[in-house]
Amino acid sequence: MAALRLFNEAQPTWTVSDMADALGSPPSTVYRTIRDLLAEGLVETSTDARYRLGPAFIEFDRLTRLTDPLLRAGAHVLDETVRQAGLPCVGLLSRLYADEVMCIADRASGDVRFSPSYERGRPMPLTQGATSKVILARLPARRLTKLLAHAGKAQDAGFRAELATIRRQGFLVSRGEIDDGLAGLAAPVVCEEAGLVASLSLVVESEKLDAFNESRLVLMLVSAAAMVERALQITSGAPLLPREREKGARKA
Amino acid sequence: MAALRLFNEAQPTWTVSDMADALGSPPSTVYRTIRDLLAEGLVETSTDARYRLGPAFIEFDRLTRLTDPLLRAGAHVLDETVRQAGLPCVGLLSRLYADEVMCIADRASGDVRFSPSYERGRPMPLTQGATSKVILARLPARRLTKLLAHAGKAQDAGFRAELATIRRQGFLVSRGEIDDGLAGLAAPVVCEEAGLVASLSLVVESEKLDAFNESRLVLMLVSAAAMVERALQITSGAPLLPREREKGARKA
DNA sequence: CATCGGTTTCTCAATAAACGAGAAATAACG
DNA sequence: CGTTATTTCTCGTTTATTGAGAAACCGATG
Repeated sequence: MAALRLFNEAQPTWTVSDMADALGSPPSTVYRTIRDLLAEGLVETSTDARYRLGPAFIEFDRLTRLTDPLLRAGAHVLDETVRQAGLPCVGLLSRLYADEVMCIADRASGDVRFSPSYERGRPMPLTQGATSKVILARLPARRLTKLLAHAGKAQDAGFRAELATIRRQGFLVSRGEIDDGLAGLAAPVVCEEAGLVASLSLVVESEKLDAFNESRLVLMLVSAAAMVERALQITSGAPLLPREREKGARKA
Repeated sequence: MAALRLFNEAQPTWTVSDMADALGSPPSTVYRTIRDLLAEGLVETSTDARYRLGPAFIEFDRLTRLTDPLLRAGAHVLDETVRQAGLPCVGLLSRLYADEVMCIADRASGDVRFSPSYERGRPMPLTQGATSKVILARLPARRLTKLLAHAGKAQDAGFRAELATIRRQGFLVSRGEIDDGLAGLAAPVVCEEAGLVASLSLVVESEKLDAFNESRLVLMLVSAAAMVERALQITSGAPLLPREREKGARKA
């Protein structure tokens, strides 16, 4: 697995000796590892004695696409949101991934001329951008503290106050926080039953986002996020309804 | 890895005890395995003490998308082909994967009402469908013999004759071989320098495929496939130009 | 066609890490 | 708060991974 993590955007192909250097293992060991990974389809041979990531990931990705509850619940809503936005935009479904945020679905309207940094499968920083912040704002306190410690923002009281505001507001609009000239609008998608904190967001050109469009799109997003939450409860619903009832009873 | 292969379309979530039964390992070992896979993001917890495939695959899939030479060379051509087809269709880029064929990119025109069995990341049988057969037809003899042995068609002289015909023809049209009511049109994409045998194909409704459309689409596909081949040679080109020149010299 | 440099596989003994059974801890549930 | 189910931990044993080097296998070259 350490070997697989070597492959990245900047260096997508590796020779065995380079991997050996990077991993601090002798070539014979690396050759054995590569042989096993080849057999699994996790890497494949490139040209010039180099190797690259293999097609097994495409296969597993398809299974993820077919079975991930957030994707199943949200893909259709995402499509509709982008369609009804009425201006060039990219819609995103994102979630926590280790101590980062990762987009798991992106849908562009037909007329987009830009491509936002957030894209399917790309880990993004936790503490920047509307997409990430609305997720942070809805995280359970314990989890949040741990993550902020990792991000070096544990002591940043101002940031925690900002998150509290976002949480109360129920959405967030940010401009130029990730990409110059682009704005992000995001609403949280939370399903406690599934232990899931995610977000539904739109990326548009800042200059096209006047006050009217902003409030219109925020309304759209918030209700779309609510639809995804409802779909999630139905999907993972049957065994969880009793718990819901219990909760209501506790409140009463 | 054996644990990861348990997760499939039919059973996307597993409990530890079910995995232990399936793998023939004691629960304590499986728990350890799951713990490591969790840390890597290869699996994640679902509800009810179940686990499912994790988001790491989405991350690796993105890297594959960005770096796979066939995708880089062919994605744009695939888009154009679907756009210019002029009737509802799904375009596919496919390649060998172990002893099967896997689609690595699918693009649907805006007006499709069907969804073909071939889709991104889904392994398909080697010996059925235009998409697969044009690949087989262009495989090096040694490789082909080995694969046919696996598929139980080693002795099938008729099948080998069919492949020879396809190879000579340079394309293939099949109707209803995979999905009822759908037809496949495929052209091979071969790049010896990259050790790559793939195919570019279109899936359309059989009834919409009259003689005129058929010959028109075949022409489109064959020239599009040639464009992908050229793009592949340029991509993996710099270190290979001398070899090309040598080849020409040998012919002369 | 033999040779050469580079790449990959193989051999084998030493080592370390995975294994399995069961206990302990933790979390879920009524 | 007790009970069950789930997960982690402990610890000897055993097995499989490790690394160094030799051997085999390419493809390129003269």
